[in-house]
Amino acid sequence: MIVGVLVEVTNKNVDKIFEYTVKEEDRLKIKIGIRVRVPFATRIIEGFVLEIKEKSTSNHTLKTVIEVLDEEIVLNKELLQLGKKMQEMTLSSLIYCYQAMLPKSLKAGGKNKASRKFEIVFTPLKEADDTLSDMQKNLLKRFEGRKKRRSELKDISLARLRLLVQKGYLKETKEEVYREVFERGKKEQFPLSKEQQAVVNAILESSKDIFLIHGVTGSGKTEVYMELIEEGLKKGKSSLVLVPEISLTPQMIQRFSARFGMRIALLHSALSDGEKYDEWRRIERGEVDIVIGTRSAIFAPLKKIAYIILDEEHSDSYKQDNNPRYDAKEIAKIRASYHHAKVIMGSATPTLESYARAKKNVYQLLSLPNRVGGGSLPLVHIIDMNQELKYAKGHFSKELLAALEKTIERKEQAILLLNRRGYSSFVTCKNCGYVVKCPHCDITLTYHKTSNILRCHYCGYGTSLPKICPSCKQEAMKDLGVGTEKIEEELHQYLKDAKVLRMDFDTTNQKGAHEKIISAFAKKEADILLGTQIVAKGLDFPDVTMVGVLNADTSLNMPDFRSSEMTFSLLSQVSGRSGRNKRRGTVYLQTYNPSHYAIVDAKNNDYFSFYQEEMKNRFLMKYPPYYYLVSVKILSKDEKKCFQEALKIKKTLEKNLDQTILLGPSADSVYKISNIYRYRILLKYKRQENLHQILNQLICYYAMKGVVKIEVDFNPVHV
DNA sequence: AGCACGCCGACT
DNA sequence: GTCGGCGTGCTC
Repeated sequence: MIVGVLVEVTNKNVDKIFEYTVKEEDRLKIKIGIRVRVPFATRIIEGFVLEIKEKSTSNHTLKTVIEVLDEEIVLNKELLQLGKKMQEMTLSSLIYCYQAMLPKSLKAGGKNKASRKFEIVFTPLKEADDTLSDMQKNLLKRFEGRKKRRSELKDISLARLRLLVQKGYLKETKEEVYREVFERGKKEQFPLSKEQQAVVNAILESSKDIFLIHGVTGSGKTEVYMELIEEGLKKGKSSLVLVPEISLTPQMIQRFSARFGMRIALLHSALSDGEKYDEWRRIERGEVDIVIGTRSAIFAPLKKIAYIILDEEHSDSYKQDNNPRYDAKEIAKIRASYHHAKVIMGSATPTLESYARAKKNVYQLLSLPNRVGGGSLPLVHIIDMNQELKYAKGHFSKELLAALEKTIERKEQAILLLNRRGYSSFVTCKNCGYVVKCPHCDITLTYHKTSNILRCHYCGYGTSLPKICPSCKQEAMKDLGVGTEKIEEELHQYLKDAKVLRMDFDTTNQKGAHEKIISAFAKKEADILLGTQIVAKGLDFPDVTMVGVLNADTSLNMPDFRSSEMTFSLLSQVSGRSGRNKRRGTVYLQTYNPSHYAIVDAKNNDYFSFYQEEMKNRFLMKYPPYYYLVSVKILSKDEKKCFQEALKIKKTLEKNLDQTILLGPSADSVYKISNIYRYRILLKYKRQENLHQILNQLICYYAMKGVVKIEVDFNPVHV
């Protein structure tokens, strides 16, 4: 018996199958998709068995498998197939693709092996009879003929239980148990609204297999998902639900567990390795019907899937930004076609790519334009900071301060967002809000402090920092950037009695800190919740009637073709936090660009208007969804070599790709990371037959030569 | 990716 | 005289 093994070594040149012989006593244990330990050059490593055959196809003298590591299959047929497709899509190595699908303890070479948890279990063997005391009879009654864990019989001493074991009434065994990863919510189920029911019906009746639900915040998308899942369950099928960041959606998990009980598994980064392993095993053994998780949960080994749901479809967390750079949305489509399942994507602010596909009827577009219970959307005020500048106190316009004061007087709560995306790297005029842009790319120039130069990260265009604003001729050019600490200080200064809770990266670092802040705010221990992006996401506080955004512009000025989209999405989301109850909420947006369409359309809650305007720009600038993008990064310790090699790569690409626009090489948005210089070439194309082949050649060439490292990212989310 | 083999500088 | 620098080459 010969086995073909894919080893855990992550180099493109070793990313192939190596053959080994198998010891007589191991042969029965060998299955495709399990892990084995093998000798490899001078060391011992692990790998996945991908082939079993009788004769070797190589002319090497084969070594022998040292040990079989699994009894149960780790990579099933579907995952094995999926990994290969992933490899083709991402040009990552196959071993990377397989490793990305598995929880740490099931990866090849994963440090902490099978972290199983065992517990003593008692199984009743026969009925109680009169030889037993009343006490013992009652104890046996509690079993109701079923086995019980030790932890379920905490009030009984072990000695007492073991006495019954001795007498032959109970059997004592050790069994693998699962760790509990969440608590059940209270049972509640709301009847669907007419709108929600219409969406459900449309999906059930449609012959399409990908759907986009465009639903405003609070329109009850979750209820729609649950209804569909229920429908799937009736046919004996399971469902997969992806969410951007699970720690932000405890309410959602509670609602799911309340409705569907314990046959739910949770997969997200906050779980321990042991917990992840347990959840994965439960799924694999068919003990759950519903999986809720973040990006990598897309690989959950469910057997018969009816629905794959991607909530908050616009979230950039669905794209992995390190090797393998896969997109969970694309994986969802592949898995869906394998299972004949339907993909449901939902968002209040869909990505332009998805919405455009829905418009073209590639996806079926469905909408939930109203809030459930008829709650009205908040009233949004745009505050023009150009006008306010003279009256503003610190970063607060007087209008925003007045609104905060009134909110606190009414004993209601407010959320304040400090938009920190694009922090400090761009230069703006303090007087008129003018921002220096690249003449070729419609992208904000990035300020490089060290060289005192403004540079475009797309095409490499550079210019010196103007002293005088080209727009208003004032000497007021400044780089922007404020922290939440500073804002908190200002709040204490201007609103002396206000109780403020701060939530940002610094205060939520520790495990559970995030939940603590949220629950404190929910208990009304503070009047104002101040934070970064994090406060915009999926939180429901009934007493929040006001939301303020201190700087709506920072994300707008990011050097990223998605900056308008991100701004619109963020402002729409944070606005949705206000007035979730009966009282109508108000929102204040402070901006230096009061007439920018991303801001105006967010104020009017007009997604379609935003979509149309943004599509015009994407068309003009040749960005998605009109063009596909590939980012090729060139990394090297040697600054000169990095650039030279980047030029060489560009020439090679130019020669081979006839239908692709090539931009760069230009310095990457972070030019140097831990002493490694980075250049980037951006590819734009509509169709290019040999693209994958050419790029793969490039990757293999540099994996061998090693003068520079290259990273290829298909459809990068941020450029 | 590791790890060994291999050929040139400053030290107990 | 050696210890060790990291270039390059291989891994069934």
